[in-house]
Amino acid sequence: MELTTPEPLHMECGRFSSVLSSIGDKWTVMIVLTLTGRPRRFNEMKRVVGGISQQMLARTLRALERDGMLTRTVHPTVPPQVEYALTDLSRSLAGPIRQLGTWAGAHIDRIEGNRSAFDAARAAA
Amino acid sequence: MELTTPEPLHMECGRFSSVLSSIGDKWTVMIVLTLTGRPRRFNEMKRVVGGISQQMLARTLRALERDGMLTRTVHPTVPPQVEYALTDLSRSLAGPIRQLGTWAGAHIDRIEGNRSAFDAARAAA
DNA sequence: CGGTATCCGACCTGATACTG
DNA sequence: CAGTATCAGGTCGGATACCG
Repeated sequence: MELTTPEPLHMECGRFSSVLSSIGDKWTVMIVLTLTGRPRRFNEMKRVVGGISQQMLARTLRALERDGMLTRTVHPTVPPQVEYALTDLSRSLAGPIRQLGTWAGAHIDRIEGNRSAFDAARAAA
Repeated sequence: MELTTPEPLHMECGRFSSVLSSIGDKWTVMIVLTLTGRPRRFNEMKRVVGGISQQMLARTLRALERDGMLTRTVHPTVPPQVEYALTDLSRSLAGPIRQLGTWAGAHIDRIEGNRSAFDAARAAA
């Protein structure tokens, strides 16, 4: 047991993995970003996000709602209207997400270059 | 096209998705955390991480190496020794990751509570 | 020791069709 | 409009066996 790299880090990691995998999945961050500024309705989001299937949008929204990351408000009109909006919880995530986005923006070119170089080296071998 | 939520955000998101999904996958963050402080050898990491299969460790290490997030150094000894170490790139990611970890630590209890409440409500219905 | 190859089940994702 | 149901393909992740 190394005191310099204590085990608790890994235990935390285990607890946090569900949060990290949410952030890492294909649509979550994009959907949350789409809701910054103002609430959106289902098909409105489908159009704005672009490329997402109806099912994946429904699933992702349900998962976020379950986590308390957004609210689902049904307006009993005809045709039915359902609005999705961010919560305090998801808004508090904006800061860390932005940090990550900034990092990605600063390093994505390098990363893609690294990938190309790695693949080229492998192809040569 | 809304000027309040400009499209470029989504285009960035598309470019960054490969980075986000790396962070979100099951083992990447844990492996990177394991390497903070000092380099590690293959089976050493397998023991420390715990629960990871040999194949997934190899795959994840290869993906990280491809991105330039770690170096792979082979010492031509018998038996062979291979050391993995962080790079400047992966070390620069430590800050944003820590932010995210802090956020997760602060809110994980609430999130898990939300999930339980949501599931209970669904089960009742 | 440090991998790669193969197989397999589970899950993720999308397309399509259908419902209130 | 806002979903759910069903099916099909692909990917993820682990177990096992084998190689240098």
